[in-house]
Amino acid sequence: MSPAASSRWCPTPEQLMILEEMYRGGIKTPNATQIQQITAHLSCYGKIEGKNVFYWFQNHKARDRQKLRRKLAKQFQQQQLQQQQMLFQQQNFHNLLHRVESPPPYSSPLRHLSLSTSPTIFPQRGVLEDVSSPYTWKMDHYKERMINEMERPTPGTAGSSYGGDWMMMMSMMMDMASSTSTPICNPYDENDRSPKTLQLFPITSTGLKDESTSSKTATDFSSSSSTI
Amino acid sequence: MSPAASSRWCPTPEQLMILEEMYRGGIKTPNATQIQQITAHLSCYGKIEGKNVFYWFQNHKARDRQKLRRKLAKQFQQQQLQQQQMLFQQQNFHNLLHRVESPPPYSSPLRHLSLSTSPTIFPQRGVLEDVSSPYTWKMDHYKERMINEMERPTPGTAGSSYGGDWMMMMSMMMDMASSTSTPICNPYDENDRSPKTLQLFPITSTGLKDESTSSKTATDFSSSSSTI
DNA sequence: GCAAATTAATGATTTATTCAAG
DNA sequence: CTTGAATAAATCATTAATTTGC
Repeated sequence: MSPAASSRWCPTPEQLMILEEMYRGGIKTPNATQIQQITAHLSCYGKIEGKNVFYWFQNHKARDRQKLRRKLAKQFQQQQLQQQQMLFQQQNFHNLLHRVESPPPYSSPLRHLSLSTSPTIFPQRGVLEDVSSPYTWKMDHYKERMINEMERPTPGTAGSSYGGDWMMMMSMMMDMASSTSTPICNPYDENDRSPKTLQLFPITSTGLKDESTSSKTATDFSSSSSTI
Repeated sequence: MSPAASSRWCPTPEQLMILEEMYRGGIKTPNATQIQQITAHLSCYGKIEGKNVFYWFQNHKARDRQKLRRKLAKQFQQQQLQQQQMLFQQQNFHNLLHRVESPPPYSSPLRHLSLSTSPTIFPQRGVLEDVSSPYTWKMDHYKERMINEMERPTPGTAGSSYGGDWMMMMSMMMDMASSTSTPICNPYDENDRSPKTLQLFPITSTGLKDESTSSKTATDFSSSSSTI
């Protein structure tokens, strides 16, 4: 078997160190020129080609993201569990207090919870990873208009609290108008329109029917359209 | 120029990851409670409101359905094609058996598809063992990218230094670009990728490589040309 | 200790997605 | 709406670590 040339590149420790250094230093997706230079430099420490450098950065970045994603997912699951537990407790407490047989549809035991956790300012954007792609999407104009027009005819109803029903209405609306929209992010797009829609969503209140059981994919808007 | 005040929500990568994680995890149409919880949690990673979460799930579900539809359609077409193919084969076989002189009334409408022209399939992956060109690796994204970036030199660092194997790669790219892959069965083929396609015409001869070393449990009928 | 067997890491390819130009 | 460029995600395949039975 001869030199048994290995079929794939195996980075030397020096090469690895340098690559990681560069990655930590901010180089996540080197362009052709950078790849050339890096390759040239690393070739001092062992056999290497441009494609190796290219692949290395690709893989490293991807696996970084993967790790981060897993961590966040786990974290989130935990938090969700905690919240549900709290919710459950709270609900029991409430029922005990009022001896309610059937819980009122619009009570919002969660309100203080979500409010207390919400006002965090955008943190650690740069810390976790360099963000290569800021995805945005834009709400379909048609849908938006529909939403706005939905609000107008019913001034008295949606007035205050409980988003319990706006979501249902929205769902139905969306389902009917299931057409998709063109993505296209334009940051300088209409400012004028948003305020109107904003009114529609009173975030301060949460509608919630106590059901709150875990995920179900189906049409759960069967029940209380109750609204108002 | 205040950077802020974009009229739309722009999800941070963390938010996006978590949302997708949850979607994959089964949450397709979160109810009000879930939306509130999700919103609360995601607000740790950036500005966000309930409506954003709501819209996100709506859009994501819609586009998922869309995608699924397309895929199914394609799949169906493929299946139908295969059935026709089989039918054709059967018919040929029948004709052969009975030594029918008269040409079949219809010639396969599929003959242009190279499905019927695949007596041998070229793996084009793996060892490749080519003696001719020093380093071969398929025209891939790396090369494409290199080519692109060569044409419009990247700003900043001048591409002054280092030729090294760069020249070699370039020449190789040129070679591959000029004289495309040898087989040339069908210019539109491009996805003959042998291992995945189920073989209507069993290749019989390939599929065995010495590969004695290091066997994984994987079903390895890929790789390695081995000439027939 | 030490190979064969398993498992984990990671290099290399392929496939799917996203954005935007035509 | 279609298409191309860019690239992220998923997958394949090989090498290194490690476990395991002797």
